[in-house]
Amino acid sequence: MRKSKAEAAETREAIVAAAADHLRRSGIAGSSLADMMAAAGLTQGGFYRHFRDKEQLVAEGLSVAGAKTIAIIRRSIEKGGMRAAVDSYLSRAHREAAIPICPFAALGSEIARSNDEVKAAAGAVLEELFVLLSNGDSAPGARAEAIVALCTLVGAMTLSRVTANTRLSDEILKQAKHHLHELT
Amino acid sequence: MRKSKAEAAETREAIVAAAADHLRRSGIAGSSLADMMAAAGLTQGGFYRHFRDKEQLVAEGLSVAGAKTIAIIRRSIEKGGMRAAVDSYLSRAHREAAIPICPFAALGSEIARSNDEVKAAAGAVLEELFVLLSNGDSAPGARAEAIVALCTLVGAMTLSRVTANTRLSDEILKQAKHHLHELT
DNA sequence: TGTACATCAGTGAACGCGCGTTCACTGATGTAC
DNA sequence: TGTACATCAGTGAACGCGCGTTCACTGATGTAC
Repeated sequence: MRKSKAEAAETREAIVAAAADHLRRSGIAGSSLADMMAAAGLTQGGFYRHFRDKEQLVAEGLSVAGAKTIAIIRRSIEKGGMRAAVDSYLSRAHREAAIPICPFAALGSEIARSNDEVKAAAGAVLEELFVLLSNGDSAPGARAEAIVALCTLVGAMTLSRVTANTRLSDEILKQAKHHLHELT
Repeated sequence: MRKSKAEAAETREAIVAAAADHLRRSGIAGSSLADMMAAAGLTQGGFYRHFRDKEQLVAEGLSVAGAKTIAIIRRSIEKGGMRAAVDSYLSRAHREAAIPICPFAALGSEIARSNDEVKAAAGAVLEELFVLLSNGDSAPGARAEAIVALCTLVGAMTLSRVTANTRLSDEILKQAKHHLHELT
């Protein structure tokens, strides 16, 4: 049953990709190794050929999820500028998505309670997001605006998901969108 | 061993109070019934004399935690206005607190994945917070500002906790504080 | 290049553990007369 | 008001279950000669 090195590397990537999705859908505590391995088409026994423990997979899954998110937001900015990116992030589609685009809206409070390995992965994603949102402008003002904008985006999506299916939920999205449009 | 009705009511309140703290410290998945009952000085077996299931306790614990938060913020506003409330919410003390003041920063993404009972309790707290932050002013503009401000507060505290112990974490608090001070 | 052997990716079952929930039991409280 | 009995708050042990992790095993891959 041994697989070639190339195949093993592909398997590893498939597990991380499955984790990136599963984590955003079900959270860290809600994502069992057996579930994530099954989502990658494997059985749980092989997990430890690739990872030290669950937290290593969570950290790597977060990095991959973050990279996906960054790519999506970048494309959105290229097409329609910051306004389009804000509209897409704060859309009802994002709020209702089984797999939210943004790992911070999906997992934020769980990451905060995780170990340093997981937090470091999340921190690296955040830093990239700030650079992306300041549009490559390294002036302190641009960076400050990017940081505040992401706080508002993540907070709005989190609170909108907390109140899903209520009038308040739509109101939160609407006001946050309006506010962020005015800033830029 | 039977207790009087009054004693039983006190016991129930003690369990909910213990849950309000435990949930903010360890999250929903990380708070076992046995732990929360022990924190209230009881054994787990008696739990079902007071609650239908874990989710009912989570919902009630959230309501109580939210009421505490609201009281703290209200006092802060009375003493030093919105500026003092923002400074206190976005302080390092709040970020490092074992029991964060704010249940949304501590539990936001877990609440979003919970059932309607839990979400409804969280929604009621949110609505009260919006009223408090708009300072009783029912003009649409005041409410809109309150909503956006809370999104920024919750997002900033969540992201600051995600990156705890890094320069970025302090930077997030600082920029969000600066931004919110300018708005008012 | 061919052969013999070591390696190891992946399987499937098992491990101990903690979870939410249930239950028999105790004995003080509440109630009916 | 006093007595007899039903109720039920709380205990402590048990339940089945799913979790992260370990392990013996299989057989194709990789390697040494």
